[in-house]
Amino acid sequence: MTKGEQTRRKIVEAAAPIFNKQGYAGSSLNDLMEASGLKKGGIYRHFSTKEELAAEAFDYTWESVWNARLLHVDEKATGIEKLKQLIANFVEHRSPVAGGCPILNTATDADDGNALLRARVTKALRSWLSRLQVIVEQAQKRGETRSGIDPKAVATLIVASLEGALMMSRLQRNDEALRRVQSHLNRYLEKEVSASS
Amino acid sequence: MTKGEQTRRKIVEAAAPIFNKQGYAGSSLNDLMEASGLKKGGIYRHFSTKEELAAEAFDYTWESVWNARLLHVDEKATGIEKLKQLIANFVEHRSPVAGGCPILNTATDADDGNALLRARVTKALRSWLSRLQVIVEQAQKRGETRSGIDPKAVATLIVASLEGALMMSRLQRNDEALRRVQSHLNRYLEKEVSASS
DNA sequence: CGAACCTGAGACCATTTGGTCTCAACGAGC
DNA sequence: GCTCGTTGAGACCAAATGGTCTCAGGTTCG
Repeated sequence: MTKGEQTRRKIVEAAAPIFNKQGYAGSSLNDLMEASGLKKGGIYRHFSTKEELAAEAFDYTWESVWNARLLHVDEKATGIEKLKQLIANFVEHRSPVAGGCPILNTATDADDGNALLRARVTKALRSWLSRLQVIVEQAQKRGETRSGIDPKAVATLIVASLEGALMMSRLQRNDEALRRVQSHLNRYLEKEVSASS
Repeated sequence: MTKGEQTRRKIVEAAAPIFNKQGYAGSSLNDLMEASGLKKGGIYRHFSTKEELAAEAFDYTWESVWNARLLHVDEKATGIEKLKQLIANFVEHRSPVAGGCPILNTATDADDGNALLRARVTKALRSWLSRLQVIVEQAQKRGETRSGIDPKAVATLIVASLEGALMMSRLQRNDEALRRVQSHLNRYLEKEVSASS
């Protein structure tokens, strides 16, 4: 990796938590300069606009979060257990990059403007949803689920309630909401989705 | 109402959708001037800082949204029906003020800074939660619910999944997520909360 | 009706914003 | 080790930022 590539990476890593915490408009070039230790000229050698850097920082944050959420998931045998692990990861390993879930943050930040950023979040949300959906579908094929289950609905439900709970927990500065939603989702998966009583 | 009070109100009404859509940092005095039809001097006669105006705009937005969510709720006889009506209102009468739910928006906007705004959202979230909780408690007293129901858990669950679904629906620009969550919540209320089978 | 007060435009301010360009020093490949 | 391309600081820029102050015209009251 050439020195330029290294620097570029360091800028993205430094910028990621700034954008994730403060949003696009709330993050100034000055904040970015301070965090990365570079001056404006240095940053602008690697990125042509603030927006481009923000987009790349989002991708970086999302990748980190994504990896954290997938920890130990493949080790689980059944689909239900995989889902429970994903939920537990969401609740416990909340922020490999400071500021909370980048989907939640960037979606509310960019849903009324900033097409570039919006496109990235949309894609990230799709992959998050589809991962869950595939797990349910595979469980279905293996006969682990009761009949009449809609994989997309299960995925939507999990993502919506986790994201909402995260918003509440971050605002209230405690994990009550996340905890309550986690145990509700676990019960739901066992009682309504799983085939075994 | 004196003329000054009228103007003040008009500024708040004009500022509300701006802040709700663009966030605090993303809304410039210029945007606010354009929306209200006043010049800077005019605005600053009524508010001493942008932050003060944002706080008041949040209160205004929250009040509008709150009223829209409560429509027809008191007409319902049972707690379960009241909750279903609240959910339906959330899904259908989404935005009396453009930009979506002010709790979602302002929480993600202010959770890592801006104490004044954060305090207002926290309060709003508390009242939203407690309203739901009280409905469940009253239903409990009237024997409408099955035993072992935790009113706070039910309230948290409803708020979390609705807010999360709203984020998704706004991002995806369709109401699929909201719809799915609505029907799941309705089934949950009937099957797990309501005493009648 | 008139005095006193209230209102809001407009000019002004320092600071910060995102972004450009030059050039000295540095790194990498031969 | 020398060359040539890469790198990043620093000075620079126009525009926009949040905020102040004055003063002419309007409003509200006795």
